[in-house]
Amino acid sequence: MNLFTHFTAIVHAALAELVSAGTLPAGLSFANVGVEPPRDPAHGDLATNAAMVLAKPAGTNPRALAEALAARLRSAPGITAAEVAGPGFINLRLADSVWHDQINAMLGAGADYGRSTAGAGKRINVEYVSANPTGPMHMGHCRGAVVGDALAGLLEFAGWGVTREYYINDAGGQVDTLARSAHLRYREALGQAITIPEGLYPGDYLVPVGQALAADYGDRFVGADEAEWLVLFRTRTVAAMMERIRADLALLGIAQDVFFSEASLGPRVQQALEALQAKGLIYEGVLEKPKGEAADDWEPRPQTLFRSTGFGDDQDRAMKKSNGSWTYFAGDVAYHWDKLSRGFDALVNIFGADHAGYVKRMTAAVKALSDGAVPLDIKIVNLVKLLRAGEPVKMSKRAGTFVTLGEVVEEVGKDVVRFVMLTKRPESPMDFDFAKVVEQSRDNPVFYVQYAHARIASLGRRVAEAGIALPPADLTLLDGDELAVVKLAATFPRLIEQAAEAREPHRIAFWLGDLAAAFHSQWNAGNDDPARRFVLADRPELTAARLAMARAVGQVIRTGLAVIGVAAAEELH
RNA sequence: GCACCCGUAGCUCAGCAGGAUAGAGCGACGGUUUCCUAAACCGCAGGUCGCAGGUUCGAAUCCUGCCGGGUGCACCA
Repeated sequence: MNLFTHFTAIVHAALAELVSAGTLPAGLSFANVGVEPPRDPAHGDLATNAAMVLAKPAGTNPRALAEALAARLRSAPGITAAEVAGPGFINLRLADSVWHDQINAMLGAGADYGRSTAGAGKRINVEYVSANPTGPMHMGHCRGAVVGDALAGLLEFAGWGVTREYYINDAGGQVDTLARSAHLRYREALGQAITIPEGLYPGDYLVPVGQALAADYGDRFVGADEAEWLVLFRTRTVAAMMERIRADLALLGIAQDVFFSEASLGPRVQQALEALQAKGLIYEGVLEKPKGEAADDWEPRPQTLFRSTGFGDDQDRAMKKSNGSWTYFAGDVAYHWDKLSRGFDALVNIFGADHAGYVKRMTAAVKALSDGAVPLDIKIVNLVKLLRAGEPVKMSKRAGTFVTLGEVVEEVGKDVVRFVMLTKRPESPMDFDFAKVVEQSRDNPVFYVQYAHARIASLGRRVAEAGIALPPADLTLLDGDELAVVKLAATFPRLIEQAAEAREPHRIAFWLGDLAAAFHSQWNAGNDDPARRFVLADRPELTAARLAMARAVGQVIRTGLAVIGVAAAEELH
């Protein structure tokens, strides 16, 4: 139980007493009664909205109810003051001992401080990246990869059972194109001169694939009919691409649990269709002509359709093409049907902005298949614009000259990439400037947080070098400014639960910046007044207390970084 | 034409299941280094939260309608 749930329980108990005493009528719901830190710390340590929420249903006025509740709360353990303010807030001040206990909790729980059971062990599937296996990952995939992985880590920390998953689009025309492209490189490896026609993948990442195929099969497929080699080449090339993608993901510290092959769906596509059919959601029909452009060659054709409009979609969606073959969507429905069959309590997909139009039909499908029992939450991650000192980095996909994820990670480092990708709400477009993200200054949030942690780490070394023998920490020696940093750090468990609930890992990055700022501020107070420094050779008791505080804050920073998959630096260079 | 995302300080962005005077960085201006990392800190200035209604004790936040910017719109994956 964390600080906030603890005091929420105390408020609820006090309300129950008021009910017993007849001050409040029975049968009120306390569900919306919460405890949170007030925006302005001058108001106190915690505030509750109880009186404002309950006044109306209780048929009383907020101030009167607040006074009655505050009177009860004043005698609760850990509360030193309860004042009614504004429209009916009750501001609570907590005893210093509460914060001393928090320091001990941070140090005692270590990397588990803030870990929550909010997820209650429920199982959640987070699908992210799912880049087509037709080439190496580029920066467009990177943001989704980081956001998805950080979200998975966050949910895990919040008590969910998380499966990290990747959907491999290894069926359909594009992987045939890939196989043909590899066949060209195969011929090239055998000494033939090739030209790469429009429509095939020109990237030289297929060169080694062609060489491997040449080494394994010699020239037996050079002049052979496509039917003889297509499947083989496709399998080999997709495998090679996936190997590279996994290696790139590994550079980012990402290792997904399940790699689900579209080609392996097999009969499940038909089964998923039948599942929808059994619910009366499949029919043969003709879609309306699309209103946008690029529909010149449109003509009405009867198709097998899914009635997704019954679940919030704009139009019904084709499960089969007019020639009777499956659509990509049908495969995706089957894939999600498979996810449901694996017993997940919730699903999350991370989509790129170009798939935003796909959200409604997918949520509709999951709603239909699970009868609304399993929520599918689709997060849209917007584009990343690569810059170098303010100038856009030139990229041409056709020429195969895009910047790969591997190159970026190699240049600036895994931790920088991960943190920076979380310094903006995912649905907004982002600029990623190579020069700025490695800059060591205040406007680089990665550096700023790392710097705070490194400063804290330096304290231990400093004490050892000075040969100060530290007594056990007497935390009552800490002053109000020092406890203010602790108070902020103590909101970490609440942050975790709220960020997990909202599925928003970026909140952790922002919060860490705030915590780092609070710590830097405290640290620099020692510049104005040497007595406020952390390490004072002639005051071992005070040093011990301040060191305990700093270590506790350092632990929380480390844990917060770990949740989003970033390593904390012991020192900076 | 429809759908989704965005619109908050000069710039880049936060804003926590609606809550008390809307926050931070950069930039501008003014300070702080015989001192634990000044790679930092402090102060000051700057906002009709796109516009107009609605719900509410209370709206940047929820709803509706506009305006502006972006993206996507059969049987491609």
